[in-house]
Amino acid sequence: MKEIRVRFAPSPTGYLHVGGLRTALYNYLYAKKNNGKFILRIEDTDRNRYVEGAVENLTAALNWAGLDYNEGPDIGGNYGPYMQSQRLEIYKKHADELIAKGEAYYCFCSAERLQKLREEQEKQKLPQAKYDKHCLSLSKTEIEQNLKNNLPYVIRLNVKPNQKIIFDDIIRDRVEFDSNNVDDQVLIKSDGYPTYHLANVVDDHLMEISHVIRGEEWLSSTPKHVLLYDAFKWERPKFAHLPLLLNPDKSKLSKRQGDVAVEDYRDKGYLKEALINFVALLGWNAGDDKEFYYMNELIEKFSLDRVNKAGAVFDIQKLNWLNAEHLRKMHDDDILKLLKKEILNSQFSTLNLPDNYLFQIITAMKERVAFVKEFITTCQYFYTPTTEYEQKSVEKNWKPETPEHLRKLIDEFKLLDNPSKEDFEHAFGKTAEQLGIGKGKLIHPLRLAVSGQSTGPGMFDLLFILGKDEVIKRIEKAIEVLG
RNA sequence: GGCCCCAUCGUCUAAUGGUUAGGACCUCGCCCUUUCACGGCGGUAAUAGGGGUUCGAAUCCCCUUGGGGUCACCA
Repeated sequence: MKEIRVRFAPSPTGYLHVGGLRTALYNYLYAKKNNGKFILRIEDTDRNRYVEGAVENLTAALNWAGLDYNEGPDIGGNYGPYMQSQRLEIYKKHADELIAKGEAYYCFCSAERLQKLREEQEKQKLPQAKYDKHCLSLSKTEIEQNLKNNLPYVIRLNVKPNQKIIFDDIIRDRVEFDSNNVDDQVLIKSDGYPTYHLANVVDDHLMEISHVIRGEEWLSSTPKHVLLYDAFKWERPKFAHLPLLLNPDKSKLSKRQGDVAVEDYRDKGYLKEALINFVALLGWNAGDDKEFYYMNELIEKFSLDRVNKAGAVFDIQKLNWLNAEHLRKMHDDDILKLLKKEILNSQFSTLNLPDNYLFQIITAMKERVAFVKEFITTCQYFYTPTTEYEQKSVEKNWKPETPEHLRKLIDEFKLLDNPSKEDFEHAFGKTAEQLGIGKGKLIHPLRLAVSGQSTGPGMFDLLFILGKDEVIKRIEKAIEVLG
């Protein structure tokens, strides 16, 4: 059996689009599942779109997500180079070959003529603007003369009329086009660079790509590619056109309606495990009810014939849920590493808290957060003494007799020696009993005094983590401030 | 507008001729818990419409409607 070789072929726009991430992921999963190769190729054939550092951003994002490729611009491989801008001679040579075969031709038409042509066709209400094959009828000597005079030219695909163009798609089955609707696509631009259509076909063939797995936006230009494979007499790869990722309004996922770069999600604190899991489920499922996946499970379960046909709305709420799920199931050691990074980027960067203390925060808060940074933001009282007290809780829980009650509690706590969680609990229970009040009357003011908040981890976990001295200090402070 | 693709709860989806149309997110209610979460239980909510084919259609066919993609010397 032929080796499975798939590729992710983005243009270097400066960032990795989440739709691109999904496409890359499906390619990756398919390769891994079938012991194949996953290749990164950069489609940088548009000189006007050159973006500084774009390739580095792309590879960094792919690496972050864990989508390792077997061949690519930065790591090489046997089918390089993997930057299309470095393969110009290859495309030229193949374009010449097509010209020799009559499958392509030189076109010297100016932009002005093309513009005029388009306007005229529009005026005539023609269903579709198309090049009129004007230059196809140029004589050999005319062409040579033009070339000798250094007239700018492009090379166009010579599409024969009245042909059915049929190809099979793994996801959409059989798709059929009429060649009358296919324009004589430019293959080589006047700057000598190829267009996407030529470059991707030539490269996919030369790189022995077995499956072209890409977004549905390419479906309508696939006839051009098929025509090229046929013109070269090359075997066509298998095609799989993935459904699009959609905005909430069902249009193609775009920048205007929210974050679209995987870097954005990374920077917002989404776990790569969650993003991968989420994006994998946008257009694919294993046929069961499982929703929580790690990468290795995705590899094991993935198949192209269970990919959906219809577009999928990118639902941030479900992503958030998955992020929380992945965070909860993550090992504390791994959370610790991430948390330390977050602390370094926070107002507490100079704190230098011991691992042991951070582990306790993680344990206490794990069920209560969805993002790593929330181990800081939702419980700042673990990092700095409380100075502000939630107004609503003060009104509800801070009664005139509260300071007296808390003073009694301080006295009890003072008697404790290196107290455990249970010691705190006993002392607390004893105090409530001696005061002749319900525990609820005491527990809410205590939480307020110690954390400034009305919500948080279990009361005695909180006391234990903070420690006796700190707890007493904070209660005294609260009595002083709230009176 | 031409061409192409698509159509199950608000969203992601399962059910590939026979199910009370299932699950998840969201949302609501209850339980657990003297906080908040987690967790558990339950509720609301879908086969776009119309024709066929069939004993039987979410599922196959046709039409309509709706949505999307694409029509560059961008990818």
